[in-house]
Amino acid sequence: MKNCAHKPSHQRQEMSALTGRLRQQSCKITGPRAAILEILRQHPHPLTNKEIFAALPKGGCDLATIYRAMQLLEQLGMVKRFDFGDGAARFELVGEGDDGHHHHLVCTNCAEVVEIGECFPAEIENRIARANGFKAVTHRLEFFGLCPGCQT
Amino acid sequence: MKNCAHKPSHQRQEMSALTGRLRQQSCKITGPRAAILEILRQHPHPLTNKEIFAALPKGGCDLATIYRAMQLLEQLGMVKRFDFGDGAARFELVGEGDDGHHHHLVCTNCAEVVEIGECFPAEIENRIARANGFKAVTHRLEFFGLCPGCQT
DNA sequence: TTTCAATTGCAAACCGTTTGCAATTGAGTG
DNA sequence: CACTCAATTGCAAACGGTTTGCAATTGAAA
Repeated sequence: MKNCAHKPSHQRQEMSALTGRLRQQSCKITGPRAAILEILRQHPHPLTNKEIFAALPKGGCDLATIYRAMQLLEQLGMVKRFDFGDGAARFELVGEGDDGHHHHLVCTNCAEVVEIGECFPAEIENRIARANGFKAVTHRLEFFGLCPGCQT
Repeated sequence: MKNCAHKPSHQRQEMSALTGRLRQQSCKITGPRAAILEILRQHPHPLTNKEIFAALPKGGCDLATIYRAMQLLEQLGMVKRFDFGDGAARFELVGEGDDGHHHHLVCTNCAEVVEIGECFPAEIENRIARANGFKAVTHRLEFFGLCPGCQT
């Protein structure tokens, strides 16, 4: 099922591959963009814009630039947006060809994030789509709980 | 599975039952609160605070009052908060004893909302929790697609 | 090196949500 | 039924994440 294919983001992509994908879309490889990609490359878990901002080497770039970069990268499919329900968008680098669809298990106490391999069963999703006459149905699914370290 | 029990919110609760639950918690039945509950009672689908505000009879109440009321109702378990990823919280009345856990299928074009009976399989959730040592695991799940009327 | 569209920084604007505070009000009490 | 006081409200200001207008800067193609 295409929805469920997902090679873990841990397998870092080459920087050249990333800039190559940008160049293909006739987008400039600017200092800020390279720095942002580098940070995403180094982090296996979704990051907020502010976290990226904080991780930027000294003399980084404006926060607005990060917002604009993430919008661009999302449109190009190079980054996937996640929503943990705390009001801040999070982004994770997506492998070429991959659609980045996957889920997380988040500790409600310390915010630790675990990447989850399981996905919502496609047959059930299809049944739901069919039963309601909807097309192009996807889903957003995240798990929340207490991580081992946060259970009193 | 407790997670999956859900009597459709369509079965309207009596106003007296609602005010009773408030009174039990020594909360005042004020004009704004009664009006808000009445609106929730009449709507089978999750509403944003602004939508509630707009639906209020003339001379309604302040938007801030609605935000405060929804916080209160959520704490008392009388209302369930949903997040469709558009940055605005939505609320649905919850039956007494019910935890309100359920999901929706939302049209990405016209925002039509269908309540979904299916839930994420409990056994899979349990396996995920166990595999990662997490406790008290729940999930947030919503479906998105094109409703029959919005498919070109 | 020149050139020009793409990109950035900055500041202001936006939007949903929260909050401080003084004025109002619901619901027990006498 | 009037009284009292904590609970609640309205209002305006503050907030946090995100977007945007604009003039200055910068990649990359020629």
